[in-house]
Amino acid sequence: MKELQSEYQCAINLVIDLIGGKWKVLLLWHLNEGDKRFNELRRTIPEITKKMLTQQLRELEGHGLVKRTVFEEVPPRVVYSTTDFGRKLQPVLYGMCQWGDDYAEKEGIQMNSCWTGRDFMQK
Amino acid sequence: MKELQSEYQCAINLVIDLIGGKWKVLLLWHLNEGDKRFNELRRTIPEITKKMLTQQLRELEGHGLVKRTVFEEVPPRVVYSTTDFGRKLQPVLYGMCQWGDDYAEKEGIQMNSCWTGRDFMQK
DNA sequence: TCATTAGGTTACCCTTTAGTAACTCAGTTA
DNA sequence: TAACTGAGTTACTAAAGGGTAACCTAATGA
Repeated sequence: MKELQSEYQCAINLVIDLIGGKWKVLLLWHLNEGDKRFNELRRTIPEITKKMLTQQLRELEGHGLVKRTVFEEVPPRVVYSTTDFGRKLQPVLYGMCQWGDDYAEKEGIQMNSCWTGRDFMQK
Repeated sequence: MKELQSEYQCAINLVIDLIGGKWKVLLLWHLNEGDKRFNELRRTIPEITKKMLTQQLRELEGHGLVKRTVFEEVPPRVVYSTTDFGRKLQPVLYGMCQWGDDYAEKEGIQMNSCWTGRDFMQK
């Protein structure tokens, strides 16, 4: 699992270590909509592989942003949810989204977003 | 130079492509304090190598977040500054910093920050 | 007896990112 | 004539990140 540094020059680099990479913000996004099972997430994000899904969820869990609940059944049932601290990141994600959307619009980049800053503004 | 994707699932992934990596937010941070020359940045961030500094500045420039001004002199003089659009990112960086600082405090991670969210709150 | 289920793990490989060290350019100073 | 200046470039190497395909578990249903 990805280890955080023991010291950072800038808090933003810590944030990037926590939520950077190809899948984490997407996972946090979908988990903020509500708790989800492993294969539910796979269906929601069909491009992610099992390996990456477990790996990224385990890191989010290890860093305290996501909670993993195992029900001892066969076949197994595992439910993922965001922690309180993970949920505190939402406004930050909104801010990033809005700026990113402005950039995308300015540069003509297509946004097939599950969610955009613009959506948020309208709510 | 790092090419952006032509399409993103989530604006946040675009933002991470724009400011992710080891050096960019640090560079944006220092350039927001005021325009700086190449070797001035090297002195401000002694750990960065020339190669990474040019590379990262060139990407920030290519993505329209930083402006590069060359004065045709010998020895050369090159001044870097943030663009208007780059400056619009500041509040987002603040938000990220504050959340990152909370995380660092909670987890006992040391912050040798040029700047922290806490500083901002006191201003 | 065999396949199916959910939620993984493992070995292997390729690509991207970051770092090192040497080299360049043209004019100024010693 | 040689060294120094600022702002780089280049070739090479090491490390991190991401992807593929095969395998595992224990109970259930056909």
